[in-house]
Amino acid sequence: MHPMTEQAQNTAVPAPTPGAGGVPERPVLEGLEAKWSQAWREQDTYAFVRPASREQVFSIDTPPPTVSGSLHVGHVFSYTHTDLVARYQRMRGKHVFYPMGWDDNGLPTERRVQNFYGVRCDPSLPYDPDFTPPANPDPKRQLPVSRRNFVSLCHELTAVDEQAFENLWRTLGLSVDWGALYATISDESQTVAQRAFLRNLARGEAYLSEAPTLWDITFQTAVAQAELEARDYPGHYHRVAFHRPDGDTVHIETTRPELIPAVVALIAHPDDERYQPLFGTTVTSPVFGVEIPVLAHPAAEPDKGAGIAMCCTFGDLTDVQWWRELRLPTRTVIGRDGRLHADTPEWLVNTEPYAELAGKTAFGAREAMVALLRASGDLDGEPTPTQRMANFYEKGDKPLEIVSTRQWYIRNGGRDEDLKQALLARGEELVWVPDHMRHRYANWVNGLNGDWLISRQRFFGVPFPVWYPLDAEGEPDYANPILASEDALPVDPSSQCPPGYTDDQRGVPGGFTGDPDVMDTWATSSLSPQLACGWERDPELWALTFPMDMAPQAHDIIRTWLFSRVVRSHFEHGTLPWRLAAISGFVVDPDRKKMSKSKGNVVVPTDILDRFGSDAVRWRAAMARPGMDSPFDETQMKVGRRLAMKILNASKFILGIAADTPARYLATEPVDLAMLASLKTVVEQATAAFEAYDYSSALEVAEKFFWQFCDDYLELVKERAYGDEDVAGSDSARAALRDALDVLLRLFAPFLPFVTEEVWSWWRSGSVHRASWPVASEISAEDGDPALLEDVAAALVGIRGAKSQAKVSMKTEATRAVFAGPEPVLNRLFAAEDDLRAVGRITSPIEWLPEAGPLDVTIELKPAEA
RNA sequence: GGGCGCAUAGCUCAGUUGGUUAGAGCACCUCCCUUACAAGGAGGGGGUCGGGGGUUCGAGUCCCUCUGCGCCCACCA
Repeated sequence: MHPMTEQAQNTAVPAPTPGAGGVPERPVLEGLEAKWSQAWREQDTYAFVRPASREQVFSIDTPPPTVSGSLHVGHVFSYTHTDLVARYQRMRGKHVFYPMGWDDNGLPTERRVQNFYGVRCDPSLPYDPDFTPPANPDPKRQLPVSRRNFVSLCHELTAVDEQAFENLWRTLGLSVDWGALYATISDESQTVAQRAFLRNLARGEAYLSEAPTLWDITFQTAVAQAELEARDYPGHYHRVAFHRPDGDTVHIETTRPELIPAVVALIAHPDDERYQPLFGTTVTSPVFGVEIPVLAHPAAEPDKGAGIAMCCTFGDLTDVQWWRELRLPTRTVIGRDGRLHADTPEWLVNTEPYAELAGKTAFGAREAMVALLRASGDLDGEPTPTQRMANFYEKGDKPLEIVSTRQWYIRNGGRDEDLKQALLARGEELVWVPDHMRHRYANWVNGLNGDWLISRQRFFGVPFPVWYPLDAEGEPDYANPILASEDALPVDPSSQCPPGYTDDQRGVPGGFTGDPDVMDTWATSSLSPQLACGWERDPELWALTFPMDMAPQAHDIIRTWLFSRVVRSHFEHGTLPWRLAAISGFVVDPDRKKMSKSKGNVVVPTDILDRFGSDAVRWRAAMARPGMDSPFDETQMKVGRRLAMKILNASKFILGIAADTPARYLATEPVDLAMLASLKTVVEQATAAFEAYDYSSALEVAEKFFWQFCDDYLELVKERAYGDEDVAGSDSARAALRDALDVLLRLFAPFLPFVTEEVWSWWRSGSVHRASWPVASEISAEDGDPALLEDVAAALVGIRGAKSQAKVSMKTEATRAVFAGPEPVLNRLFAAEDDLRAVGRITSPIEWLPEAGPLDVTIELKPAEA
């Protein structure tokens, strides 16, 4: 029948021969990922072809994954969600701009390089062109290397990581246009990041400021509010005496006695009667004897600790507030390395005790300070243990300190009500899927307490395109930075010299110095639409793709990536960067806890892709509706796999009898028309669901139809479809099967790209993923009545139920069948009598008994042969 | 403490604007090795829709309230 069926019989696993066609004898899912991902790569199936106008484009701001991190199932799910929409839009005829980016710059990469190669960056070292990393890296004793060597190792390792990521995405079947790949550390990205920064600076949206900054002592860099993580942190309350001039004492409670040398005031609430008499007086600090004022401020909480707080510069963010609002002096004792200054602070009255603290870590200094307090009798009672929350850098493991440093900021509404309102309005303007996610955005923007700190004291990142003139003393003039010109970008101010200067003026009085910092990785990834869409690089592409259509991401990065892109685009283009934000939920562990490396409950995606196949995993991902967290459950993966398998087998069966049915044959029998009419509705529903980004419902409706199609319709028409050609009933069945399969494959294509492509290749040319999404009008089902199929299904349940009840095989003959029910139902069933008799092995004509009530089927079974 | 979400069968979830006996898949039980499929097929059991109030002829669906869970934010005295 099929000239091509024979070739596949020779091999157990069909050879990967994309496009060769033919129905294999025993189709399998194994190997489809490798076969088709390679074919799509070779044929560039998902390449973005530039159309004439913006309306023909659907552009996606794909989240650039951090390549130095590891992917988990949550990523696999959310990237699949994006791909479902991309494939749907592509089949709808849109030119889908679906880039991928690698977020490879920044601290995560540095950390990985340090651990992987056992090195650390020491910018003071000269470049060593012959450097090779240690063969047996010892992460405990990291080898110092020059900045240039370090950066080159970063590039080396990210290249390896990126290949692994690409392989995973290809195996998963993401229909990314790999030609539109970008990396956040590339020269191109650096140019964009520097250009955007210079424009922000020129418009006053970026500025340099010396201010108290949240500081990670491990990585020795400033961090931004968005990177904070509050964690439980154990400590002790110490009840400590301050001394009044008359000899009385005032007790405060502190968890950080090591900051006593940095104390600048005691502060209580203005309404706190206990302390009101003290306001305006002074006390002296224990041990060091420094005289400080007692002040009132509403931020002091009467029921916290002793109700009166020791304000230091700086112990926490409240200290910063007090320092700013009460104009307190700055007395810093903790350095950028987290240790107390080696030099004795000049404001101390009693200086010798400080020697016990000098150079110690906060922890060591705390112990020493407690000893000093004990000795002086200023510690009241014993320290009592407490559990409190402390701010950590999300990637760090020591509590953040607050130190005063000079940093670059971009305004984000945190200190400017008008801008805040404008950015809140952008959030309102954006379409959110699901809608309630807009609250997270508003919540975050409303809670901002400062501008966005973008500079990091690190190495692998985009440098600031800025130099500073040095005065006669060799001190930088920060107020008058020398800016790179846009046409010179990207620049590296640490190796290149500014316009109008020469190299030998670097670092000498009257010369210049380069800004040593790099931008935080979010400062670059906040420009992902600009990076991907060719801002100022490819005006044609830009016009076709920006503002983008969809921004997919998980809900955890609304406050970071989503918000920062809105800020950048608002400033640069006066518009939202995209029309719609699609938010995915998390895959949580079976106990509904967030998966995280530290909890050890992370599921490795390659493992489940291997075991269940990409289509099965994608199926499971598609069942997770937008924004909904879903618990990881392996048994669900099997269901997806079963569907993929069923498609393979049902298709094989259908094509075995209907592949060559000439196009001129159309469905004519009522049962066939009923099935097609029902399919028409399915197409309409699936399309409507996809238009609302409700891919889960689109899948559900298609899948529900498909199982019924297999269980009932396929069984029903089997006999008839085997019939001779040019017999009306047979031709009708074959035409209906052919048309249904054609539509079904396209309905499933976004979800199960591998198995649908495989089947498509058996009998159609080209890729199913470039085929058009089915529309109701293409299905000819004139006068088809879906109710007919529903009645038939009910009749089948009756017939099968009787046999099942009798515990006999389904192929047991029935010698008599009585169908009782309302006349309209019987009339519809009458139209399918032959098919019903065939599937039910009913040997005599059906007897029809009109009566009220639901359909009732009674059959008499042929007694089993003895 | 603030915001948001969730609570329906043992598990994962659907239940459109309130409308007859509340659905699906998995799991479970029984049967069938049926010519596309035994990693299958057929049939079946199983729910006082988190608790309590209220609106209504009628509430899983609307309102109030309580409880539990999750996520985000705040919380270093």
